[in-house]
Amino acid sequence: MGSDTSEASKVPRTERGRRTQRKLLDAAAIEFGDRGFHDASISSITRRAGVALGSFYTYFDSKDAIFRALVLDMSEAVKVAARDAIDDTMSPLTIERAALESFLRFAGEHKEIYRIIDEAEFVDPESYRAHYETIGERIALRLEEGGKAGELRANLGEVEAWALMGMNVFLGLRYAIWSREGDPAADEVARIANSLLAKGIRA
Amino acid sequence: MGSDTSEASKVPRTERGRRTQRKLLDAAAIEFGDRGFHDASISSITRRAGVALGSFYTYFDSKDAIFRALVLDMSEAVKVAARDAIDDTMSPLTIERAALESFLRFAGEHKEIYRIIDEAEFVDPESYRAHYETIGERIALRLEEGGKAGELRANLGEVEAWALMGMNVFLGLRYAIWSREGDPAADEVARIANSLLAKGIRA
Amino acid sequence: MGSDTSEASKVPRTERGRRTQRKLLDAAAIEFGDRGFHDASISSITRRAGVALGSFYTYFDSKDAIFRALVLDMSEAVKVAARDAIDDTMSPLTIERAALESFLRFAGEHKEIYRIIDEAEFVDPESYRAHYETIGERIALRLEEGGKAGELRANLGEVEAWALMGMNVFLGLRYAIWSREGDPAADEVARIANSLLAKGIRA
Amino acid sequence: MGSDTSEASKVPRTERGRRTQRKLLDAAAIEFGDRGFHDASISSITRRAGVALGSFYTYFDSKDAIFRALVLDMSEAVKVAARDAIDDTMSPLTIERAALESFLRFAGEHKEIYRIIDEAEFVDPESYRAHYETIGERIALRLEEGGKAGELRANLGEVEAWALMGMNVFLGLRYAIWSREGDPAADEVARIANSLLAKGIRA
DNA sequence: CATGAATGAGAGTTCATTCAT
DNA sequence: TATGAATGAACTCTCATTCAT
Repeated sequence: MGSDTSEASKVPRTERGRRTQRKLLDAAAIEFGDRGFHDASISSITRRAGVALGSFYTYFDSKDAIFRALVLDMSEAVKVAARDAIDDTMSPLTIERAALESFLRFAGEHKEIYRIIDEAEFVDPESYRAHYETIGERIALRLEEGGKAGELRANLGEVEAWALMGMNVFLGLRYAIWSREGDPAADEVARIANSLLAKGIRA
Repeated sequence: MGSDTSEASKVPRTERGRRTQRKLLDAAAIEFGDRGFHDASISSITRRAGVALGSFYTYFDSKDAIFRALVLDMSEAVKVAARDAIDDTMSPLTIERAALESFLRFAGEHKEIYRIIDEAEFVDPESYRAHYETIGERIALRLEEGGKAGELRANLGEVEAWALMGMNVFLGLRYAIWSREGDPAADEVARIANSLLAKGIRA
Repeated sequence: MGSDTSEASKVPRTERGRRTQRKLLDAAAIEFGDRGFHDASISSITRRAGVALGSFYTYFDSKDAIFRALVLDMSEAVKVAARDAIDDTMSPLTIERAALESFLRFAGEHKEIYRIIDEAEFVDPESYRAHYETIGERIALRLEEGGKAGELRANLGEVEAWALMGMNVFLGLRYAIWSREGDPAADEVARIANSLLAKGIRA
Repeated sequence: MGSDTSEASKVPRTERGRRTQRKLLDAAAIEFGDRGFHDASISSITRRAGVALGSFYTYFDSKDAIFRALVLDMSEAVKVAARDAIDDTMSPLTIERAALESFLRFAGEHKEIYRIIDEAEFVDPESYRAHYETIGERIALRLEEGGKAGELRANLGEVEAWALMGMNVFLGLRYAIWSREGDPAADEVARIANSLLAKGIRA
């Protein structure tokens, strides 16, 4: 999925080792997604990965470490998906719409990610906070640029960035994770949200 | 704090029993807030409450049960705080501002609540989902009424409600839970968010 | 059921007390029969009896004590049933047949008794052993008398008595407790066993 | 002792594992024999076996599971001992005598087995019933064959089989488990019982 | 690098018994 | 005599981590 997990994991020296580490990471994504961090067990991860229990510690220092590696891996994947959906010629509002739509699609296809990143709040508060602060800053930057370009209001700042991020996250929760029969599709949700964002709700 | 915890707990038959149950609930709020659900322990809760370990099971069937009772208790408390901040003479937008401001103050004063309700996602997904769906519906209702009254756009629905809820939750996260030196105060955050809500971000 | 439980239980001073004690004993018979000694709980017994938990200790010193009282109570009941089935004019072999038949009927109607007396082996080995030794002696006595009367062989002793008791107990197990569709009735089983007893199995 | 415990236990993958599992089984036989199922504790079993508490769960799923494994193991052992005592050239009555004598000796040497199998009635009623039904069927078969061979009465069936089994079990209880100073030896008990079996007690 | 057995601290939970009312 | 809350020792079971092979 993502690529750089070096901070939280040990670096394999052989190709075979690299494959084993990847198998563990993939198995962990499923296990954590299915059962949550605390109910997940190392032995179940290694079972899913088809490797011996002891091998786990060849590649990760602890249960926390593989979780952290996974959060990094997935944060990266979300970021990449968002980047791919956006291009420089779009207007600021269009960018926000495209970003939300891509996020909704991504979350719908990888529901376990949502769960994992969200649980990070309790497992590894540092990385959880870092995750949202990074995103918040990126949004704030986009809003500022939009202001400079004259297409958005000029005084937008951190408050608006967090508000926008919260909107997106909760729309993901409602329409991607808890989706129901008859819900509007991702593009429709994104369109409505974008309209709220553009002109507010006042009559 | 709140009052009705009957579904998740056993009903004491004497006044003394009622006091003991209350002590356990209060101790649990602190324990869960401090260490999170999984790191919290029953024995630590009873120690904080000053009762014997076994007494816990006189009032709650399990660790899950007291957590559930607590979520109910606190959901109720948040609801009451919001209700008290609002009155019928307010305009729809003013209501939203007041609600957000009251939420920010409440969350700032009871940070542990945020943590507990949020962790419910992993401990008791049912009640977590129920919590947000209930709030989402209430907001949708307010938006609809505002539309009928002619002060808000007429076609607002569930998408806008969830977007608004997400805004509020994340502003609470950033400015009540993760507040920093130099941050704008609750009323200022509420004012800015309300402005975004009213007229959007377009120039 | 039986009557004298004085050795294992406290003596109530009032009529009301006597009724409460009886309720506890009856409830205990059901509880022990249903769940066995170790899975039975005092609180379940008091619940069945409709009295408060604490009242239990007004009438019995411990869980063991009520069990012992119950074994006495039931031993007595079995003895009485056997005595009623027999009369002095019967021949020794007829007596054995009548005793077995009455035991099979009794056990079929009070399956829980079998379970309770049998579990006594593990709960209160003393009384278990005493139970069977008493019965063994009584049988030995009957065999001896039959020998003196010239109707049975003259040299019958303890070995034959225990053999006969084992026969009876296992026929009770098989045809009263584990009875199946199509099994011979109590009188038929008693008839066959009596024939074995009378003339053996040799051709 | 016996050999096949596969249904109730996990299969070790190494020789070392096999040894540890055996140590646990042996320790459990002593512990259950000494204190009975409910008073036995896993920690005491592992202490006796000289392994860590947690290792228990590498080989058995629960306290019930090791008990079940043990009952299988011992049922098997009793069966083997009986088989070894018998040979095809014996007459039907001689076979019964030899079987009883071998059982008395076996029970005298492994008193804990009697206790364990008997307690199975309460711990694992299924296997208890299966144990006696299997033996009952085997005896019924032998009686039938003896009838065909013309040495026993022709109409012997299940009732006689259970009667015979009960005789043997109770003689084991009295003369192997509860043996006393001055009791007749195993061969003498078997001789007397065989005589009762052969020709009954009628004068 | 891989394997799987071994470890043991620590958790939740039960329940016989006591005690204050 | 009756009540039910309070007690705490004791239990089974889990699982992250270590280690010998």
